[in-house]
Amino acid sequence: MNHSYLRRVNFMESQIKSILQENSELLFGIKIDSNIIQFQKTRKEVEGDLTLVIFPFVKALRCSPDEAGNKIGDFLKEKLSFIASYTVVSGFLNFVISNQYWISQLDNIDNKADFGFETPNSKSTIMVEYSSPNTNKPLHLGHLRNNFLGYSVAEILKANGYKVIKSQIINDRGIHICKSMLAWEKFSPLNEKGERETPSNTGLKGDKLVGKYYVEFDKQFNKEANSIIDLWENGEVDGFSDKAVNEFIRLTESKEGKEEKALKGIDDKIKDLAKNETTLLREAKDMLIRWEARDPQTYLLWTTMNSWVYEGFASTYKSMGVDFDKLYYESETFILGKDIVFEGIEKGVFFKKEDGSVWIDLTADGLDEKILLRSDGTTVYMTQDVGTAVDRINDYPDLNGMIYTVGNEQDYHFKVLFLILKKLGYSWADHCSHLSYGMVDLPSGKMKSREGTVVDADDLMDEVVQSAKQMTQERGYIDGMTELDKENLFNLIGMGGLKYYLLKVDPKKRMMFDPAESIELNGNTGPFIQYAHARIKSLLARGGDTTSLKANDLALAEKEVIKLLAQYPLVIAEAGKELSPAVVCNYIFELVKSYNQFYQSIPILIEENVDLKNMRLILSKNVAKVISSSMGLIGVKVPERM
RNA sequence: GGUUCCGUAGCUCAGCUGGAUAGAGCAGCUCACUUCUAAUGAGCAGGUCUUUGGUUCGAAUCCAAACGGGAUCACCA
Repeated sequence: MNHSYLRRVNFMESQIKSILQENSELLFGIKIDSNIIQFQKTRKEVEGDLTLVIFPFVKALRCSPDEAGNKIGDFLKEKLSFIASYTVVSGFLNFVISNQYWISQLDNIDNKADFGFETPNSKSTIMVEYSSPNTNKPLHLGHLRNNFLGYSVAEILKANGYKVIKSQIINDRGIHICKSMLAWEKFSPLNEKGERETPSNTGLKGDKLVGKYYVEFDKQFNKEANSIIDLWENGEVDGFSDKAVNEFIRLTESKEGKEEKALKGIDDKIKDLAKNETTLLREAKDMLIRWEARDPQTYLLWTTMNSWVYEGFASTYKSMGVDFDKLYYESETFILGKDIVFEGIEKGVFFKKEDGSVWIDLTADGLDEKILLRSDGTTVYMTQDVGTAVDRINDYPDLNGMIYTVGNEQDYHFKVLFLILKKLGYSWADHCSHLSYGMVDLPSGKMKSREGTVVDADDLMDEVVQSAKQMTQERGYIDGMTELDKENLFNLIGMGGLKYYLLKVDPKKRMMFDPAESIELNGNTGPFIQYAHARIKSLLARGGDTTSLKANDLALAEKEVIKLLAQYPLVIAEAGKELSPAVVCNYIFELVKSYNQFYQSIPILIEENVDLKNMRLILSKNVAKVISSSMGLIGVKVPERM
């Protein structure tokens, strides 16, 4: 167990460090460099609470590790009251910290309601962007990781004292939206009243309905492209652009003698060629141009279909338990992006090609040329992101950081975005960062929306809550609860399990999502932790005094729990620095395991010594407090009973 | 191919400012509920930390190369 937060400097370490430095000439005859003072957690098998590594001193002191250890140990024991004793074992100086010190730590923790948190809003303002969905597809498993991660990072930063603005940029425009709109117009069946499908006449959730037509577009699109390829292969090339046909002929000829893998690449290029020649794509592009020109009919269709999607998303966000302080819509920021591009051309940051498209040359920075405006004048993703960023700074001039929670497949995009912002002369570009997270894999392989192997967010959430319901009814202590309380409990357990499952892995790593394991309730899971909390609450409800801390003796298991509790502020700091809820998850798990060992081996209510009993109750109470607080940081609530 | 991320137990993951015998959970095998919630705890078994070199008193951790995997390199978002 060597988590970095356990090695972050705490009170004891900083005391020892400064005393050693102050007295280094006296002790060692020379001035010592502070970085040779290295601490680590004491190994389980060795007695002690804190270990100083002696090896670095040996070189400077020119004596044996044991000699050096004893010399330093004697000196520190004399100077510092919290050191009860020490041992030197093969180059490691292990300090035993007095029980009195640990009990006073527990007392400190007990006296702070918001233990571990910095003063709210005592630091600068940071915007955390997350979720940021497309309005043409329902949310899926990948979005769950994104939302839970973004929400949690925002909470962690708040706990670190930052003022946080949770935001999302809604990708409500672009060619992809036109695809859904077009498909709905062309392919939706009419009901007996002559209406096309709507959420109200089909009972479908709005985002699901729109998503259905996005898929339908893709299906028809591919069909048309394939039939064009068939035509080309039969030499029927009338009505197609010469450029495409010539390229097709060239590609077809180049297939001669190629390997299977190369052949597939060529076929893909041919497919792209054919797709560009489809009437469907042409119609979609026309629609985008009409949309940018604010054509009333197109706009009405767009607002109607978007409102369906927002209604659907709102219900999904509610289930997820996430929220936002400020929404941005690309349909509103892309114009600003366009203006900035024009300004950039004048500044010489961007340049125009003969066909009218606008680019930036980043080859000098080791990147590529990147497009910012298409030759038809419409904007691309990058243009919109530039506009959105500037818009945010206009809204919040004191913003001292923008965190973009977006998957790691966009690492390159954000590298380019931040560089462009910098080249445009925005000094705040240095405070932008990409919270990049890995893809979520399924045991069956990668999720692909076109192949229908996506795990839908709503379905998954329903499933985990159902599973929690079943388990809780089987083994829970829910007699006498109202139906509403029961529903809340099932929801809390199911969602807690899901959130914890997705957040316990280091965000930047690709992770495996095993549906069976995600509803598992034993081991390193959310419900395991929630259970510990419920058990403590039940214990406390049975009475006992939790106000007077008089004990002066500690068992090993008790001391271990206090040690972990004392680490909580460092954990919050570490998680904030790393933007990693996983740091919090790992900590909670350690804490709960440690508490369970204590709970299982030491009697509490049955204890006859009142001082001991009270101390154990206070210890338990504060474990529950930290569980509740830390689970809150990952967006998980904890129950009183379960 | 260029860039970039990753490779730790059968599986999923911790550990990485270099430090003692590399840790959990799951799965497998043993135990412990007339005691405070057993959704628990105790234990057994399971490892050439991908490989090779380098730096160092000391490397899972730092450096280099190789091998294996992912992402990305669009007038898509």
